[in-house]
Amino acid sequence: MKKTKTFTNADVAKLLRNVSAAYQVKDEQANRFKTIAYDRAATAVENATSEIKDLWEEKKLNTISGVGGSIAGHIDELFKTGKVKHFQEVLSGLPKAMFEFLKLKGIGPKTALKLCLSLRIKNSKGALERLKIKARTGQIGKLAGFGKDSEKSILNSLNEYLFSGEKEKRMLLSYAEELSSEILNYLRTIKEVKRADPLGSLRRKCATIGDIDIAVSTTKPDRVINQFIKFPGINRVLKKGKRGISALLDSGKQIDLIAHPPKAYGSLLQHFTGSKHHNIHLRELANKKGLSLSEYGITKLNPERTGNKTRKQDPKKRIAFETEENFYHFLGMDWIPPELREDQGEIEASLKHDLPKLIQLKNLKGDLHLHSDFETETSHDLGQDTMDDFVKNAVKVGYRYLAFAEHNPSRSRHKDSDIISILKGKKSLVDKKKFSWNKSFNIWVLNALEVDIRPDGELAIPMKAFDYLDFVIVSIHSSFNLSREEMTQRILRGLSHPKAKILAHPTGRLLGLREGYEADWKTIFDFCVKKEKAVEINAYPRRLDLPDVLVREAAGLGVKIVINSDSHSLTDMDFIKHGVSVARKGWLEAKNVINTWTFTKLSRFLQLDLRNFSE
DNA sequence: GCCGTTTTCGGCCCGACTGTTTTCAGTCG
Repeated sequence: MKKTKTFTNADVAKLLRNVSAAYQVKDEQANRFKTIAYDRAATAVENATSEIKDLWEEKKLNTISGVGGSIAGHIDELFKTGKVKHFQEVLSGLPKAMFEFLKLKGIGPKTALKLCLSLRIKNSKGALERLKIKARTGQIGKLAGFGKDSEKSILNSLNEYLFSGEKEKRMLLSYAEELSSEILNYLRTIKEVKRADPLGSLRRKCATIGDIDIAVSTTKPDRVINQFIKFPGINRVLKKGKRGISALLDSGKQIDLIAHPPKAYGSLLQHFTGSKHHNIHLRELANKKGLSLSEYGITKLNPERTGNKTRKQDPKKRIAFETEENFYHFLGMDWIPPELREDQGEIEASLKHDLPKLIQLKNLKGDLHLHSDFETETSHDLGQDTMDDFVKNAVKVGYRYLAFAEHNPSRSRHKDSDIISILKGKKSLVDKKKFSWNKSFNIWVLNALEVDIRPDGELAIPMKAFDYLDFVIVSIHSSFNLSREEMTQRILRGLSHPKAKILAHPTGRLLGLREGYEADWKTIFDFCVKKEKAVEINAYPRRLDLPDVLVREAAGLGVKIVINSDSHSLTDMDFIKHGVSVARKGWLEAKNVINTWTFTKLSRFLQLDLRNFSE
């Protein structure tokens, strides 16, 4: 019996990327397009919304755009036998160390191979350490095609990689937004700056951000760049050009600034907002119409071709775009909200004028997951502010309802009767105040609870306790390492109580700290539709859970979503905007989200006992 | 090797920067 090794999406992507690199160094001209194809397939697998193993089992590998018959066949072989004969042939004759060197910034396939051959480093084990010794002893600078500067930059990349490890340290969206708004505010004080906007993954509201990219509209780029250098917190300048600058902050975060003339600012925004795949798709489409796109605008291509070279462009014929809207309109498309620009069907939808009308922050009428300082004697975190303060803050941001959902009392320290008495106490407090809150502020306050789903699927409060709650939120806070099947059953059982109406932070992921657990989401989502359960987008910056790709899948099946802040203090309530970003990335409209509904409609969904809301 | 709003054949994004080069290759976003 052969041992069965499972391959994650990341494993398969890495393999495909190595094959791409191998093709590139073996015979670049002959393999030019295979290189691109394998690289694209790698990215597609990396970004796939499903586990590649599941797709393989369901014989649906070809649903990934970029994976065709040939590569699908190779992946099939990989899962069946643990290796791919064709890949081994392509990789044969190349030193394994080459693929280690590819992990370094600034080193591509050609450079990696050259280093291996001229330094006689073959094996992958210890390759990076050996490279470091060669760099430190000045042996790289002497090689043909390398100099002192490239030796230094290789050493820098090595130190960066060996120090920080494989995982790139990415910022949370909330942190990146705060940092960028400081920089944007600073830039806007500069006289020559007409506009300044975030770019890249930050503008697309990805859950985590690598570098902070910023666009500036100006006719005097040199002056803006020189002023920008004075921004407090800049540690050193990485590179500087006529139209842009990259700098490292004291915190180690990198800022890339690009200055552009106002008359072409729209094309700049479009180009650097990306994503890379959105842009490639868009430009291929434009090429077919005889147009060429760039950050400077749109150029008409000359119809005649010159050999296999690309068609010549005449820069004088370039049309500049002051706004992004005009850029997209010129291509016969609707403007695409940045959050959607991931090449996941938004281009096709835009051409058909069929983009979703995305939910906005102002559509929210309430927050259903708040932790007040009411002492539930929980083993989890207690909130830090009073119910009164939460209500006042909710009124201030325009909410019409909210729900207090503190953690359940700890099971180990309480008997069933203790738990019931604590919840009785909470109910009587809310009951005492909710009518006066409603009269004074026109807001309804719901008495809920966030209840642990225990490993066997049982909820962590006695049955009798449900009588003292309007509804409950269920979630997982322990035993994350169950099998996919066990986890699925656990969640389904947890959700099956009639008062369990919301599944909170469904995957349990903590960005940068912990992967989400595996579960059969399709089965869970189907259950939620059938039994009218809502799935939460938890807006806490380190969670942003459900992730956007699953949000889109859930809503596509008809699941209702709720966007909650999971606030433990008043200031946390502001996090809700990040939840809205996730919803928008998941293509949600307001109607998909239950806390955009009126209280009447919401109360039907939550199956509230309306006798509790009339005096 | 992949793909289809002119296509199942004939294409495959675009430009900047760096470092090593005297005119360009490699890498990146």
